[in-house]
Amino acid sequence: MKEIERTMKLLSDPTRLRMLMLLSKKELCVCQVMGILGVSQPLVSRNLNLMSDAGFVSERRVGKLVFYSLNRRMPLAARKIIGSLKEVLKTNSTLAADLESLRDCEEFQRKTGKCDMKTFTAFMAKRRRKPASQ
Amino acid sequence: MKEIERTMKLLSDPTRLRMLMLLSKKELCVCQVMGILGVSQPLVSRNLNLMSDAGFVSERRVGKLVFYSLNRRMPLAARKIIGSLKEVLKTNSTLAADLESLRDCEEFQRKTGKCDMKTFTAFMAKRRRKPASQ
DNA sequence: AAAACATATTAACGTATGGTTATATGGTCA
DNA sequence: TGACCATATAACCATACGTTAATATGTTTT
Repeated sequence: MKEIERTMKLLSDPTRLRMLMLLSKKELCVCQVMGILGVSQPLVSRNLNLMSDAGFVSERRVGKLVFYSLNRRMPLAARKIIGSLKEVLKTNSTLAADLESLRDCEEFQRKTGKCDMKTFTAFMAKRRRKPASQ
Repeated sequence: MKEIERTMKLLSDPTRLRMLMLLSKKELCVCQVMGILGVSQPLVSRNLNLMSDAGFVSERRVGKLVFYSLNRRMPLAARKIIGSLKEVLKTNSTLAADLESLRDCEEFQRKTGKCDMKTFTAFMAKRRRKPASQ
């Protein structure tokens, strides 16, 4: 009961939900997530660590970058509930916008070659102010 | 996003989860729920109202009793997530004990004929102190 | 009507939680 | 080595949440 409560609590936060849905598409590093969601670095780091402790995501260090992805050994309960959440959020507009930002992010990295946090977050912030082409 | 957050938050509380699982078995009045779960009346009432506002449960007044049951017009998101929760909690020991108490409750009512809160909660409290025949 | 009972509501309190700012850790490259 | 970059951790604040105790509402019964 305690375990399910923890799971549900972790899945009750929009920031964490958005991260999970992003990671279900693609492995991402902390700076990519903060750029895409437009939130602060400690917030991303802290929430990713919470989800890592719960076994939702797993981490992998590459140089100074730390990449997070959905944990393939995710607890069964979490797997099932996240599964229905994914269904439920299929048409969610916030998440659609996040996926759009994810594409922008990939394009940016293809052009510039690297994941430079400073210029990247600035680029994404600009994209956010001028809501691109939609 | 706001709506899903609300749904998940409501489903993050053990008391509410236990109530939902009980109601998924049988329509119950407030005093039955408090007897079965062994929690206070305002706690039951408040949490049932929260879930009623969210469309999880519906209420029906019969004299001075108010019966709650799963809302057949439950929002789709809630329906799906509660569905997986039900699966996940299938083997949960707390819930198993609650169902046992539910049976005790039904038996008690069959014998005494009515839903008298005072004697009922006393009866269930005793059942709880002396964990019946298991 | 009054009394008894079932439920709802309110206020109050302690605790947990999300978020920010500031700082520390750890890695890379000059 | 030192400067720089990415991530983690700590301290802190405001807000939200669960619970209880006290009280109110509404129903039935006498």
